[in-house]
Amino acid sequence: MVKITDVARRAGVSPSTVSYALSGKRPISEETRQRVEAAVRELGYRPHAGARALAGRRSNVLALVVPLRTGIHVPTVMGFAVSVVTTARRHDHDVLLLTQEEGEDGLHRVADTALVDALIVMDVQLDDPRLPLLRALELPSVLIGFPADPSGLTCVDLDFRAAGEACVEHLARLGHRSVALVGSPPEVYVRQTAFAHSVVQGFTTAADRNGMSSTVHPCEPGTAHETAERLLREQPALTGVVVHNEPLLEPLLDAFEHLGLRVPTDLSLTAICPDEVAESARVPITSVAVPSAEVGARAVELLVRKLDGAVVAESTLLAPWITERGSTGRRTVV
Amino acid sequence: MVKITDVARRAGVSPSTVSYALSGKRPISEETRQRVEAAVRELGYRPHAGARALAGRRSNVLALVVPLRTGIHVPTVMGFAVSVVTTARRHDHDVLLLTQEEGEDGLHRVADTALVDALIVMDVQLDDPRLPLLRALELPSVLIGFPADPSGLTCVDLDFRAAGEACVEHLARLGHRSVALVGSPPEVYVRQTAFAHSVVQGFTTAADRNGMSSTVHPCEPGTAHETAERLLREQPALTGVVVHNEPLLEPLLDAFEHLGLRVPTDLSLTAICPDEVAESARVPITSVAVPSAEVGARAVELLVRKLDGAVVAESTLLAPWITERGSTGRRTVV
DNA sequence: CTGAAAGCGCTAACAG
DNA sequence: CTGTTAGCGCTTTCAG
Repeated sequence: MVKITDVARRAGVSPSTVSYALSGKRPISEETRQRVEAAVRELGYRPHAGARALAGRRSNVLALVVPLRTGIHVPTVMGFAVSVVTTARRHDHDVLLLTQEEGEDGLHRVADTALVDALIVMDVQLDDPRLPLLRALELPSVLIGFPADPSGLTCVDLDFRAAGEACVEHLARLGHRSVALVGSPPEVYVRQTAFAHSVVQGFTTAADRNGMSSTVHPCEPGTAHETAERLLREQPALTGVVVHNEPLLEPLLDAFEHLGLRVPTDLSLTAICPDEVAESARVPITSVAVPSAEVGARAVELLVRKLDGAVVAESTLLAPWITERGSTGRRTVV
Repeated sequence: MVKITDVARRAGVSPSTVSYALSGKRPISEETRQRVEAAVRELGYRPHAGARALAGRRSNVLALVVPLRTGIHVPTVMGFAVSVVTTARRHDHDVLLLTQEEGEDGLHRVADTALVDALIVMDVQLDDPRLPLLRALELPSVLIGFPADPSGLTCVDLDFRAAGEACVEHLARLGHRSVALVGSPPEVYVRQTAFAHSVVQGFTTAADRNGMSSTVHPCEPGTAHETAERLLREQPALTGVVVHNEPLLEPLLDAFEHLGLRVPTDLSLTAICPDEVAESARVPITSVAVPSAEVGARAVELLVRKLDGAVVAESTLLAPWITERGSTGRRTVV
């Protein structure tokens, strides 16, 4: 293994000069830097991560806690994770993967052992049991999603409330008067997942504001047909549907058409989902994007700034962006 | 921060005794161990990861390289990753997440900096550019999937060749004489992904052996309808289909029924996919399971044994297991 | 069975 | 602008 003293000897300088030349933490003459860099290159020097963490009190590793629960859309989680890793690398950090399952102990462990410098926590619940710990820990952290009380924390997410509203407003502008929300599976609401609640709130608020009749339906996967039937039975005047449930999107489209309703002629469909999902549906879906890549990047950037000692906003809500595709149209009065 | 000297003082022993009491690397009197353990508990001591890595020349971290390419089934990758993390934790290791994108440089970096002790590499191609590096590196590694030449490496995976055969044999036993394979998207074959090739081989071999007529069709996502039509056009006697393409499974089922073919009455459908996918389809699918959880666990266990200095098998092929569900039946001679 | 002491490789005062 | 030096917290000889 080539170490810093090897580089120092080769460049004809002291180890600290090598260290400083590489970190840039103090001015180095152009000529010396050249020599150091050449030595580094020639020897293929890479600082030992453990030694660096010990002496520098920084591991340059972030922990990412991913959810394992049912009812969450796996590709979205994965897209998020990839964006976190990619962005972290751009800031010279690596990412340690933790599962939700490890719970608070896991957070404690990686924090106390100084394995990581900071934490990113996904799938936050309104009353998340990890919040006290996150507030108490000396490590900076960023949450993806908003708990009921975000004070003293740093949270980032799509503004799901506004996303729910945006879908309804879009339908309202098209003349629809009766709308339904097909939501995440019931367990997601039961465990108080923050974003699911926000969507319902936004949806309901906007519907009320526009004097529309509205209903909300948490839905299990695989229940597209029953759901479609139930919606039409309970709400015969229904012409607008907002889907916040990725796996159900296509099946629902099929189910409605099976029941004789054409999209968008008879029924307008909007979704809150990743763009790829909306684009690749049989009928491209007008949707508010769930921008996992951007959320992931933001989370890392906030964390890096906190590590640099900066004070960052407690909450970062990304404004929803609706893209019109083929699934929504003017209400045709029959 | 509480350190080993604090624990030592509290327990009235030397630091080295604390270290040994915790690692079990040399005999400690029952009484001393008790005192050390009590002190550890009372002070909430956790060894500093960096210091431990530096002195012990082991970081207790494994790197997991996940694929980002198109054409791979994201939930499968995620299931695999989760299983790796879970198993690694059971062996007192953590997992660092790397993306394929980082390529060989990434592997070099985490290896040279001693950030990780070992590597797990997914999505191996027949002629994977990372193989020379993996063979040369002093770090142990395990590949998920088999390259063309696995010598000098440790590889684990479902025996996809046997899986392809198992599907065909199952159809053969049911009297089918004309079968088709709906495979992964073309790009997966183009970049020589090992498992995709193995399935084709097994499929073809078994079909030939049984004197069946057979065709192979790499398929893009979203092309279920065209694919179904093409299959029937090119192979009018077709009664058995093997699907090795998760996202296309349900749509294909729909497409065939749209074309007037009932499953399994007119057409038998088998798949190679995770059990959850096969179970949750509208018609539960007879399938060979892609056991990502087991593959992940095996990979970690092999790696841990290699880290312990054991010599392990170069290849671990998990035998396919076919589960009969509702999608296959006897060929009905018309 | 236990302790003392020498590092592991790097960073960051401190001193010039 | 650069070098010397004292640790960072732990593991592991070497001694007893």
